[in-house]
Amino acid sequence: MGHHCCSKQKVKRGLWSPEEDEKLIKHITNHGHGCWSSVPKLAGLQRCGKSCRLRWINYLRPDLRRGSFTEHEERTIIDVHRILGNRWAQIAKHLPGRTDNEVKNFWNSCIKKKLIAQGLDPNTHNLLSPHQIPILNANNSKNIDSTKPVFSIINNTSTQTKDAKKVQPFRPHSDANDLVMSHNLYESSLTHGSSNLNYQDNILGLKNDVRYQSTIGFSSQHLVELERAKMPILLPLSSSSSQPLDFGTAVQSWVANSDLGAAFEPTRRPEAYEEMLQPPMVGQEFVNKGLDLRGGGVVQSQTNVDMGSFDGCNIDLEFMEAALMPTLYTNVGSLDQLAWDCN
DNA sequence: AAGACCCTCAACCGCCTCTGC
DNA sequence: TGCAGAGGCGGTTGAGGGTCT
Repeated sequence: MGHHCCSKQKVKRGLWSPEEDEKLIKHITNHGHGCWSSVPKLAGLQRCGKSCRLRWINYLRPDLRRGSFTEHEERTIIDVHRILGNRWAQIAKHLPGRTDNEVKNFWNSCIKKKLIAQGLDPNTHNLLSPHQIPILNANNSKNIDSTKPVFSIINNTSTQTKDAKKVQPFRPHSDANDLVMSHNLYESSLTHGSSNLNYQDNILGLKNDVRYQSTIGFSSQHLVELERAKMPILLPLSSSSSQPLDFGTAVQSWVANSDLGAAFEPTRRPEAYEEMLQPPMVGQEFVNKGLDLRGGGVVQSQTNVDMGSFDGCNIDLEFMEAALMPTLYTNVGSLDQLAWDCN
């Protein structure tokens, strides 16, 4: 059944012929794609608009980078996936010339297996427990239904995988307000079998709250350790704007020293990254730029989430997420232990 | 040589969000 | 406010080529 955008038309499906490619390239080169649903008609193709869009984005676009993934790209995918999960489009933004589809395929056909072979859960990037390893290895044999997704095998049921996709609303704990939690708590949560899968989804829920609902309320003198950096740096974060420049400098240093730097460099608003490294704006300058000054960190309205700010340093929000998520992931064992000020 | 099996990846499906009316 | 269309995305499929037995 065709998509609603082309359900009334007789559309061709399957692989694209060179002639079709040529028509599509010619049309888009001369006229741009405009509204995709009108492209097939204008380009003289018996295809669905979505199919044209996909073909162009994933295969015909001139800025695509073809060929095998480099070691650095592979490392980048793993590192960003560790933070963002299966958000292929977001991951692909960190790899110029690569598409979400390409990254996804590479992950499923190559990286996932490598991680499992290394004893790592490809979903959580944590060590697999001993009882999971033989199950996953057995999955490579014909004795196991190989059509089952790896993660459903990890969790024994496929319904769990489906449920895990639902992002639960984040509910902050009212007690502590520390971002940096004892690693013991984290380890304790592992010992007591808290679900990393659910945890990661809750982090995504948290992220949604960051983006759309809340103001980040770090209390003063918190240290955020960017533990993914090769040379971990302790960043002094303060809601009193006492050391904003140090923050920018520290981030700059972190980026310079980290092989993750390129991966986390903001792609949508490169200028935000530059702004982040500049001396802080203060007072009226924030207001002039339409920023909200509540709390220690600031997130703009729902319709403009590209940029947040932190103690006077403007930060691309994705960069901030990228910087903070590993810390949360490493140091916070469960949502009960995570303090978050949503007011 | 041939069939079975495996792997890759282009393409599709269905769902979600956004936007305009 | 609700609806419909368009675009975007992640999960999945299946064709086709490669490898194994």
